[in-house]
Amino acid sequence: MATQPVAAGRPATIHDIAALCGVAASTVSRALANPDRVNIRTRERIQAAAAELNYTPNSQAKALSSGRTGAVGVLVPDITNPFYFDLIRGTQLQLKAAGYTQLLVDTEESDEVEASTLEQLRKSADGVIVAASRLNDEALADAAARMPMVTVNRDVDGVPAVLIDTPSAMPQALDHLISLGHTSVAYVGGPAVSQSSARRWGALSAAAESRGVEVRSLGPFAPKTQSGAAAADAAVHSGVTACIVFNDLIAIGMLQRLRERGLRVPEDMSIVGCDDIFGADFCNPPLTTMSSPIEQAGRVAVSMLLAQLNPLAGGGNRSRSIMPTHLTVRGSTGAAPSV
Amino acid sequence: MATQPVAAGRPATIHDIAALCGVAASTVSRALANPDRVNIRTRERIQAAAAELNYTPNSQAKALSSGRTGAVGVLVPDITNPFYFDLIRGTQLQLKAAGYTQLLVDTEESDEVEASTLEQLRKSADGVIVAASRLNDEALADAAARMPMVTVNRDVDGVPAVLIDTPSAMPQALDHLISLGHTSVAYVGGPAVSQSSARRWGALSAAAESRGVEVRSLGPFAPKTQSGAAAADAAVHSGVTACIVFNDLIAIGMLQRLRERGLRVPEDMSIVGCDDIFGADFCNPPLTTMSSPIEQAGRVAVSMLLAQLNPLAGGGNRSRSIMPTHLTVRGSTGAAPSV
DNA sequence: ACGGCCTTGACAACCGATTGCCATTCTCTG
DNA sequence: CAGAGAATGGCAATCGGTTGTCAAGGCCGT
Repeated sequence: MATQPVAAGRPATIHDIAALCGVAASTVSRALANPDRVNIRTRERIQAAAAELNYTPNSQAKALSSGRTGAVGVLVPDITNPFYFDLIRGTQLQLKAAGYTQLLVDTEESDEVEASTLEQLRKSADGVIVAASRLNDEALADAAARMPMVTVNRDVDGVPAVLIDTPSAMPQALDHLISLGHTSVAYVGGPAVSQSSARRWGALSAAAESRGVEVRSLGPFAPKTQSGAAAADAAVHSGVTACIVFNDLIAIGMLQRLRERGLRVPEDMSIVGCDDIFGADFCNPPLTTMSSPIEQAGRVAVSMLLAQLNPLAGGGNRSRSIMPTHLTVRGSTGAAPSV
Repeated sequence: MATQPVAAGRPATIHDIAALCGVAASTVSRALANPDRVNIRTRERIQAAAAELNYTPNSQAKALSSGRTGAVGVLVPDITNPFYFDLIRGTQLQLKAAGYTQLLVDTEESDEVEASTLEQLRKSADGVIVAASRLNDEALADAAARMPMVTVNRDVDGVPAVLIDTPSAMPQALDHLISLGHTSVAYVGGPAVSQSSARRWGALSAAAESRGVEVRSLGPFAPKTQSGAAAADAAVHSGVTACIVFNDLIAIGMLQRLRERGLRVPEDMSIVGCDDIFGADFCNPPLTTMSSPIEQAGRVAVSMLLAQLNPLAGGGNRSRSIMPTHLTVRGSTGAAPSV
């Protein structure tokens, strides 16, 4: 067979290379994937031909025959929540570095969308990273049994997880408020199905008890700035002088609402957020909040998932990874009103 | 052949269904994809079996044999830039509604990453949506010739595009500043390779000329809040009393820097941003900026792409779509210093 | 110089669908 | 009732790779 002209239209396949080199397609496959199995001279000829034909493997075909897709699903409840930006960027960078493709899906805060997405991904992805799952424990454990999974901010038995350790910073935040003279504090809760919110509230109420401070729980509120208005009104009505808020989105919304109502922050009310999202540093006043390395959390989640996928490649696979959190004090907290 | 037990482990295939119904696999394929070609009784038996086995087609296999992948790539220069959040959400929603999967890629503001991603996507996606491309016209037109493409905020001959019409709001912004008494204005430019920035500057300088106002150009600056510091310093040094800034990210960074330097906004300097991103309404002071329906732009881009993919399904496929823009006045603009 | 082991590379089955082509059956018409 | 034509469904090739199996050949030691 003579040298095939480079078909201008369609990308080259291993068959083109095989024809060009006068070997079988399978030899080409091996030469490229498993170089030791092929004579060095043949291999070099093949590699040269591949380069010449500008060959790139067809990922669909590869996926079909090998069972591995080279894709990882990343599920977040709401793409427009800035908290997930950094997470997504972390997963994206790490996945790309490992040669994987990221399939990003917004589950719209819905457990049904999440479940159906997981079912679909089961065939089209090698694994998934699920952030802030809205699924119940059973459904989540079930899904994790069917395909490699790492959760973020969700702790279920048997499912590897990356946890942003905001709860452990709760006592710190409370002490900060106490030192400013606050004795009446509210926790502004997130979605009822959010395990993060429950964990944060648990840590806060425990800390409050050991310090003899009254902390009440408000909510639930949707994690959006718009919810901040209702949250602010509830906080004012409850008579507290400081709030620790489920996340910065709600906290920023509260800031706006309090300003509208003519209340000053922090003179009349102190606000502490969680997550230190984009915007927390330039809102008015800048938000005191709990910071943690979110992008790194994304990278760690990917590493844990890849460790599951390639059990060989070193690294004992931890089943949980905790990201440290600390309080970042800015302008939204101050001395309690002297009344 | 007896009824096969539902293999608990592995998802069902058309062969399982075929065996269960006693027909050939191809008949199953037809019954599901092209119902008219199959007798209604057979079809119903097959559909029932499919439902019972909880069958979902393997997208890899489907892609391989049909050539269509059911995926669309979405390329953005920087995932963490809030401007793209809404765009991404728009594309995601519309793609999902049409049964497509979104492949989101962050090209890291790099033309090389963009080019290689495009080449890779050529095999694994049916089309791409490229936002704020960093590629030169030739390379982009070339890529568009190889696969269906829609650009956002990038106008190249022969490539369908969605344009956010910020330039047309430039005169409005300038008039707003003029009415406040400003006579010396700077345009704070974005990346040199950004066509958006060039178009905005062009519109602004034209408007300035027709109004007899002096407008100078500063920059280029990277589209990040951190660049705002340098931009602010340059603006102060140039002696202008108002800035129209390439985007809100830089504008917000400028706000922070000006505050650090003890300059008041808008008393000492007025700032106008572009895009009305998340945060523009709650920064300090709230940012006067050019707003437009970004999420809708994403949806429109998807519609235009799908029109290319399925030429049949009605709708003359426009090659350009312009999204309206208007000035949103907030607190960052005010009367020129009386000096 | 011969037997056995290891290396090398070809063949072919397979992954799960799609689709062109053909054979059979059914229906309608003349 | 025969024949034309449509409806129906099966066979097998195909997409682009991966991978198990095996034959041929080279090298070694004895």
